[in-house]
Amino acid sequence: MSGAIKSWQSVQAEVLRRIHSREWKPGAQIPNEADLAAEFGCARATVNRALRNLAEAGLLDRRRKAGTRVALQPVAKAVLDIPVIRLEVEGTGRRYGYRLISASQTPAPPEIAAAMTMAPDAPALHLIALHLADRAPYALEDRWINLGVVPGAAEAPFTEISGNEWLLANAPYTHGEIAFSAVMADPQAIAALACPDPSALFVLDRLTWDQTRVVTKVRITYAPGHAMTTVL
Amino acid sequence: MSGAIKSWQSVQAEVLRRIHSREWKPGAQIPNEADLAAEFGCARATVNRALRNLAEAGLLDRRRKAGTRVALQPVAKAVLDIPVIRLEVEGTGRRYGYRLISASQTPAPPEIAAAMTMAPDAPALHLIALHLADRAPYALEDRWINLGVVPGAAEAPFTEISGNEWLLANAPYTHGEIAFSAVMADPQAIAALACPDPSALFVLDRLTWDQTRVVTKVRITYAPGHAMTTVL
DNA sequence: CGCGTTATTATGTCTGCACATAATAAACTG
DNA sequence: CAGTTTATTATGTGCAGACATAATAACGCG
Repeated sequence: MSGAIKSWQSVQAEVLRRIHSREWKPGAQIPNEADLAAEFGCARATVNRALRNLAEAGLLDRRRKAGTRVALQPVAKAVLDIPVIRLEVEGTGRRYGYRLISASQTPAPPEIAAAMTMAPDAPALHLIALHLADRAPYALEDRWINLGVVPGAAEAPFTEISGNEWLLANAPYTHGEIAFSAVMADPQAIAALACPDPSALFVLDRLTWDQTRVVTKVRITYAPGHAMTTVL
Repeated sequence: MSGAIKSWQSVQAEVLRRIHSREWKPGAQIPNEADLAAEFGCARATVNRALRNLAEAGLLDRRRKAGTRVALQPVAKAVLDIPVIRLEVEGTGRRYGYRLISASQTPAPPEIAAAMTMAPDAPALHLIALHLADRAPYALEDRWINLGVVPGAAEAPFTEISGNEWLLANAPYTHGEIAFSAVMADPQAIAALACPDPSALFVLDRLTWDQTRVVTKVRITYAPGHAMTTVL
């Protein structure tokens, strides 16, 4: 015999093999945890760990009493890591640069205030900054910070550090929303990113909450050609 | 006392509370599992499950011997569910439509064959189809299928069913790559999606593998205004 | 026969214990 | 004192057993 199946990773690998080889077909019910544990010669908890992991990945459907079956339409779950832009740039071996374009403390215009669910005249900080990779424009950041939630931001050194990094270190948050889309480059983006006039740009919009209040709203507009990739 | 902390969910909730309240600051080391288990009055395995979960979510950094600390820059992990387009449309309450524009069995052009790591003269099936939502163009699908891997695709009824759904049911795969980006609409997209001439479109490129061979390569070009969203 | 009640079953989780493993700190040695 | 070896420590994992929970199947009764 080659190797016993005792670790949860090896159980997972064997189950995956049976799914990929269609030994267990989509929609089919697989043996229960106790039987698999007996077959593999390991504890039920070990099988449970493996199957739970695969269920979280969307490859199995599990229900109490009903048992475990191979997912019919494995919903592809693309897990995108969205790091701080500085790390994103440095991760590709390029040198990171940052330049604050403007910072102004004004009440947010109505549509921004509405999106951030704050009073129209509430104090807010508007930052526009450029991120560089090897001195070339990498992404344009347009950020609104809710000063009612993060008053300290008014005195933060945004000429030196990006809004994202300062907020991460200084403002707690509980959850957020992210949206990706494509837009035509507007004049400001064309100027800042030095891109040809009709350009399609990849943008990321993010809204960050602390409990029930919006901390910050940001739009990152990437230079032409940017792509977000992931494996699944 | 109100409630003991015995379930891994409640341990996780309490740890989350301490992180959000900054009782445990970013970068700070937190007590080890044994101590937390003693404090909460539960088993170490329970604490382990909670902390492991939070580490997977990117909120904690854990290293053997070094201990557990609150993540300094929690890498936001955006989990995007990429369903079958039909389900994506029907999920928004609209009626789904599908129209095959062209299907041709030809050797893939060099750049496509290279991307799919197949011989330049290997048989391939090229599908172009349009997905509709309430009769309006929703997304344009441009797909290459490797007939060496999925010979049955040559006879599949792609006038009725989309490549994605047929392949899901009939072709096994082990993993894939996904990339999102923004492109200027080309003449074909402008015609098919009925969009204004200079348009920025959101595109999804996907390469699907079975073990070491590429099953299919597809580009989905979404109609203007499309966004992918997620919470984190 | 229809319907509410009661087993039965598979997964979900907790416990206490043991040992494995990785990473660091301490001890040692030439 | 640099470099290597040896403890020490916190997390990672496995096991056996127990009970909890949800969902289904079987049963019983009017």
